[in-house]
Amino acid sequence: MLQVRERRLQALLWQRAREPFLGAWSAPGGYLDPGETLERSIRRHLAEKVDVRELAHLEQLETRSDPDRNPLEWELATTYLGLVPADVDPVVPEDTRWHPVSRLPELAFDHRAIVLAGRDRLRAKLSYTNIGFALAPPVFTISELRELYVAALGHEVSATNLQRVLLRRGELEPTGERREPGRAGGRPAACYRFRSRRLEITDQFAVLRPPER
Amino acid sequence: MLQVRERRLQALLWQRAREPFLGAWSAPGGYLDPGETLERSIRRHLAEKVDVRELAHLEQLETRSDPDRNPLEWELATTYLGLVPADVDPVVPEDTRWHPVSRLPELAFDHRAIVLAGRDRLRAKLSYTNIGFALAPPVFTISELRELYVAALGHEVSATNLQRVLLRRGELEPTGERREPGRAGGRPAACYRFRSRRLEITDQFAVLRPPER
DNA sequence: TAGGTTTCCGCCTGTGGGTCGAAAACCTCC
DNA sequence: GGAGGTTTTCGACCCACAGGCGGAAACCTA
Repeated sequence: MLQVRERRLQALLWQRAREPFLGAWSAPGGYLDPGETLERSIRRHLAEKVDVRELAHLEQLETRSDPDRNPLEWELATTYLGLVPADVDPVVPEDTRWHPVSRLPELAFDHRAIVLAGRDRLRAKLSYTNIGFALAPPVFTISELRELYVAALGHEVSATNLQRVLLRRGELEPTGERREPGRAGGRPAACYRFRSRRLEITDQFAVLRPPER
Repeated sequence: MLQVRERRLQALLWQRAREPFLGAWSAPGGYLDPGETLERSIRRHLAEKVDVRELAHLEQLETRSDPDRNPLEWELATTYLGLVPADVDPVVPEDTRWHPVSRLPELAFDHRAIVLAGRDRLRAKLSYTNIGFALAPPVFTISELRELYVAALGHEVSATNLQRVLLRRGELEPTGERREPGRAGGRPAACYRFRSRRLEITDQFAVLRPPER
């Protein structure tokens, strides 16, 4: 479960209350109930930590089956990537906290690899899908969106290019509103929103694309 | 398990010998043994059908958990995409046969969706990885490679662009050999091979890429 | 040698992202 | 009410690269 907080990409972690890895930080999750869907299960376990209605996007990553991943017993884990928009601040229990992905503590099991895999999936999809909607509030300025992209991608992003690329793709549409300038003044920024808040793929990336017509 | 055969992308299917879906075509697979890795399990089950040394690539797709996917009992399935180069013709048992993905028979369970998901993953990765190596024989001409891409992608591909794109990316290297022209004559074609036979990702597709330094 | 076939290669073009700088629109302070 | 500072926006230019085309190259048969 990832969110951009304080200009950094952060992961929601909680401290284990049982062996193995008692006291170690770990990603939220839990066991599957009989007859239950994987997505339903992950939502159920997340609901113990946060209000799942604040989850803007949830997608399956991969199923990990290394027999050594749990030192006590053989178990499989199907991992998911969840994204929370930057404008909400979910209430979380005492044992749960956000950690910058760039500075993770020691994590239980293979959870470090899992969190990093989630970050990488997010970074890749920012390039060829509209997944930014899951990081962004409903309405935002280009500068604000740029900050989110910088935090998630880990490198600078040109506001000019970001605006042009997302507009050309049709991902963004202006709301017509303007944002009041801050203390220092400056031109008031135009507000935008994502046209769709469901995952859509930009097909433009098909190199060797079919001949026109 | 997919292969380009007779200029078409085909899937290896076998006829079920048990209920449910007795007699229906289905993708190869089977149950996981305790303590076993998923990849090891899929290789073990594939080995019952073909020589797994002929498998050039194997990657996990997704884990499906819809409780209705099996009418008899609740079970999960982790699906894989396997690719066989076009130059081998594995010996297969009596109940097993290749079927064009574009004309699949009725399939057991959700196997139709699984096969199509594999095809889609392959198509996507042909654009931004060197996954073509898993479809192609060790040495080939550009025309031969073009046929494989056409079969897998389902649309025309320009040989000029294919050659230029793959050479520029460094995926391909010339072997120096030439292919004897056929009956009708024609200029002898240069032979190429993939520089690497392991999956590598072309990073060029990172839109909003980091600024050049 | 003429005509056919297949492959190869260079040229041109269009698209779209990277970069830069100037204009626009606001502020505060003198 | 200017001057100067700040932030956003927009246009202009560049360049890399894929798509498309046509001709040259290299082979065949008749």
